[in-house]
Amino acid sequence: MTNKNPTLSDVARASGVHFSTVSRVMNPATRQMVSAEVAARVLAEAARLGYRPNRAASTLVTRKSRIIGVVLPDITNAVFPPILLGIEEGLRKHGYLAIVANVGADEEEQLFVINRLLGQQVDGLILATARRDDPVIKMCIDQNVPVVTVNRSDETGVASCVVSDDVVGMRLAVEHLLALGHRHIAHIAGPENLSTGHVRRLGFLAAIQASELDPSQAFVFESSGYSRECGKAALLELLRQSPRTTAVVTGSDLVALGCYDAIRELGLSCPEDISVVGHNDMPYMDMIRPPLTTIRIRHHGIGTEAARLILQTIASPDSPVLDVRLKPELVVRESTASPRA
DNA sequence: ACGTAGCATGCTGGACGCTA
DNA sequence: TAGCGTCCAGCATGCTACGT
Repeated sequence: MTNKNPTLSDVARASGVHFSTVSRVMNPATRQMVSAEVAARVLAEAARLGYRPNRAASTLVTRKSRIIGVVLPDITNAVFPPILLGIEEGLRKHGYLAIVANVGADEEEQLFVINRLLGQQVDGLILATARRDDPVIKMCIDQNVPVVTVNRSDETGVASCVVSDDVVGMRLAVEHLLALGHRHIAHIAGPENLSTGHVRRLGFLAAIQASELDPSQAFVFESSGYSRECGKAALLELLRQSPRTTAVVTGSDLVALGCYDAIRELGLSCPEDISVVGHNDMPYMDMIRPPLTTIRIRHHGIGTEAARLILQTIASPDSPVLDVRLKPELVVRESTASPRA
C-alpha cells in the first residue's frame, strides 16, 4: 500500500525500540516510564516520519474519543458562533475537541445526525436544539450518552442545561420600557415548544404583573420562529390586533430586525412610533440603524459553562443534573425612547 | 450458495519477565 | 530497582478461507 500513514510500529522500528515504548512516549501521562534519552529519540523519529497517533485506533481500546458533538439548530444565527467559541475554548483546555453539526428542527434529521455522531464515538453531546419535552434528549439519556443542553433547556429535567436567566432578562426589558413611560407593551414570543419561547413569555407576563400596569394592556403574540421574516410578519399582525402598542419586546434580535422591516413597511419609525427591544445582543446589533436596545446574553460564558458541565458529566455520570442560569444585562441603545405624548 | 471462523487493522494498558 | 521488552485481551469491522 502506498502513501500509508506511519504507524506506531514504524516509529518503533525507526527508533530501535518496541512499539509499546513508543506508545508510552506518545502519551504525556506515561512518558515518565521511559528514559529521557529514549523518549527524545522516539519523539524525534515520530516528528521525522510525520507520525500522528491514530485516534480511531486508540478510541477502539479506550472507548474515549475526546471529541464532543455539538448540535446547532441554525448555524446562520449569529447567536451561536460566540457560544461555540466558548464551548471549544472550554473543551480544548482539557484536550477535547468539538465536532459541530447543524440540523434544522426536524426530529428525524436530528436523530440521524446524533446517531452519526454517536457512531463516531463522541464522548458526549452538547445540544442547542432542545425542545421543552425532547424525545431526542430522552433517547440519549436512555442510552447513557452524556448530554448537556445549551441556550435552551429540556424541561423534563433529565439533562443538565446552561441558559440565560430569561425571567430576569424580560424583567429588565419591561422595567426599561415602563421607566420610559410606555403603557402599551407587547411581546413577540418565540415558539411555545422551545424553552426560550416559553420562559421569556412567562418572564414578560411576570414583569407586567409585578408592575402597576393593567395586565390587559400587555399583549403577547407568538411568532412562528426566530427569524427576521417571522418577526416582520408577527409585528404586522400584532399591530393589526393591538394598534395602541407603543413598545415591543421580542424573543430574539433576529425577530427585532424583522420588526424594523415591518415598521419601515408601515411608514412608521423606530423608536419615535414604536420602541423595540431585542434579545441576545448578537454581534453588530450596535451597527444597525437604529442601534438595537437588547438583552445581552453571556454567550461565551454559556459556552464555557456547557463545556465544563459536559466534561463533569463524562467524568461523573452519576453527578446531579444541573440547571445553570447566567444573568443577562440590559444594553440600552437607540431603538427605545419615550412614547409620543 | 451459504454460514461461520479466523485474521488483520492500530492502538492501549496491564501483567509479567529480563537485564544492567 | 529502573527501564525496557513481551505477551495478551480487547475494540469494530471488513475480508478471506474453509466447511457444509
